[in-house]
Order: sequence, then C-alpha cells, then structure tokens
Amino acid sequence: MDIAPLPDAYRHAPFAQDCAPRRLLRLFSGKWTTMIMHTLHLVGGASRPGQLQRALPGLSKKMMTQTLRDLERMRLVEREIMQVMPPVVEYRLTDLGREFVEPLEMLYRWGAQHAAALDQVDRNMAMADARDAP
Amino acid sequence: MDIAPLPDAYRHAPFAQDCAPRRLLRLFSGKWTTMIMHTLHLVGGASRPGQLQRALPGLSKKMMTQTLRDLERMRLVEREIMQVMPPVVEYRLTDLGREFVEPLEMLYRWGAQHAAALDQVDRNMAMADARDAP
DNA sequence: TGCCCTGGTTACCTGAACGTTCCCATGAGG
DNA sequence: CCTCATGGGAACGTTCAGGTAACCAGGGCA
Repeated sequence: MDIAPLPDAYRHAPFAQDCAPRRLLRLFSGKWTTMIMHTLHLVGGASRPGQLQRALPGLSKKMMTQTLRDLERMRLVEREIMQVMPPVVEYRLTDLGREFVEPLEMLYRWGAQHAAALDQVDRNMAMADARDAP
Repeated sequence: MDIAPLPDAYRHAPFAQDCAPRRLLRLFSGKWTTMIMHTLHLVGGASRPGQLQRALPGLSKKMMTQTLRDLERMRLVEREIMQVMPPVVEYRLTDLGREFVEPLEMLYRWGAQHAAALDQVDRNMAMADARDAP
C-alpha cells in the first residue's frame, strides 16, 4: 500500500500534536456525532429530531440535542424551527457539513470493506483480556 | 460528491450503534494512537521508544507506554526487546497494523487538503464561544 | 380537569482518559 | 560512592464525556 502525496510537515518528525487528522478525529470523536451526520446525509440532508432519534437506537434525547448543538456551533448543521403546533423542528447539513460527510463516508466504506480486520482486532483484544484476567 | 457502493445496512435507518466506522473511530480515538501509528509508518515501520517520544512533542512516557500496550493487545504493534545494556526496545507495526495505516493516511491527506474547512470549523466555534460567554 | 404529544433543559452521577510525579532495575563512567 | 541513561511501572488527581431522571412549555383532546 503506497500512499500518494502527503504534505512535508507530515513526513518528518517531530509531528505536531494538532495536525490535520487529529483535528478531524476530534471533530468526529463524539460518540454520536458521526452517526448523526451520516444519518442526516442518508435521509437526504434534513431530519426532524424525533425521526433522528428513532433512526439511532440508544441515542437519548439529551445526547442528541447536545450533539446537535455542538454541530450547530461548528456550523456543520443548521436548525429550522417551524412555528406551528405541535412544534416542528428540522436539522439539516450545511455546505460545510456536507464537506465533512466525504471523509466520513470514506471511513464507512473502508470499515465495511475491512470488517474482517476490525473483527480480528476485537478478537485480539478479547484474547488479551482473557489472558490477563484469568 | 457522490459516494460509491455502501453496504445496505448503512443505507436505511435504524443505524446500528456499533457500525464499522464507529469501531474504526474507537480504534483511533486515543489521543496519541493515530500519531504513534503514523510515526511508526513514516519512520519505516519500527522505532525505539525514545525516538518515538522525541518525534511526538507533548507525549509523556506514561501515555506512550500505555498507548503502545493497547496497540500491542490489539496486535497492531509488536515489541521486540534486545537483551543488551542499556536496554534496547523496538516497536514495529504488524501486518494488521499496516492495514489500518491505510484509512489513517486517508484522513491525513483529506485533512491536509481541506485545512481550510477545518480552520473554518475552529473559527465558527470561537465565534460561538465569544457570543455565548461575554 | 387530567393526560397525551412535541422538543428541550436541568441537576446529578460515574467511569475513563489523560497527565504529573515519584520509583524501579541495570550497567557504564566519573 | 554517586550519577547518568536506558525502558518501564505505580500512585494519585483532575477533567470531562456520557448517561439517567426529572422537569418545563404549549396546545390537542377526552
């Protein structure tokens, strides 16, 4: 596997602590961040909170709102409130948000294609745990 | 931006909590994990602890050892101890580890090419903080 | 008058990640 | 003898992400 052009700063030690991939990974580090963005992407870019929560089993209201607020602050997602009864709210990806869907979907595809490797890692961890904690 | 083949499970809600990308991101979620793997990759696959630590400013001995132990448990990295004085130890990527270098380097390249978007996110956050705090 | 729905907020708790600091063994060199 | 450097470990504390549970507003509806 040979990787194509990589900027010079990433080719020679020392490596900065806040390099691009760490920044990207920090963006994606929230437990639900990526799944929410992925879901918004797949349902066409916009979704109501209820629909979103139903799409992501295990996601609590609090964590959903909190994650969405963070995404709003980064302007990856925007919220629209319709003044009707009962209240209707819609979250949708911004242009900037859509830009970050790209590396995200790369990860989805890589992960799907290399499920075997991911399984192997889990097995290795389980074996190590079993060995250390008899 | 149109994303090519994506497995069916990722196309229709509900979306599983432990889908491939989350597993991948969990692997990469340690603060130093990716930087250590990237460094090992770039220095040719193997490195001594001292060299590694010098290559990553801010990395403490404890966090380095801890991260490397985790990587060993997953068998992404292996350790070789040379019985000489002073002790010489070498860490190197395993085949499995090298497999995971691929998505990692994808993230590095994407991040480098889209630094502007990452900067924008930081600016948006800073603006939101300034608005909410004063 | 209760009780449902909607979306959201608050207080509180717990575990883990991260980091600092001090300590260990070994042998070389002064 | 003390001190250096090697690679590692143990104790400890802080911070924070994540989760639970309760509550709130506003109307519909019986």
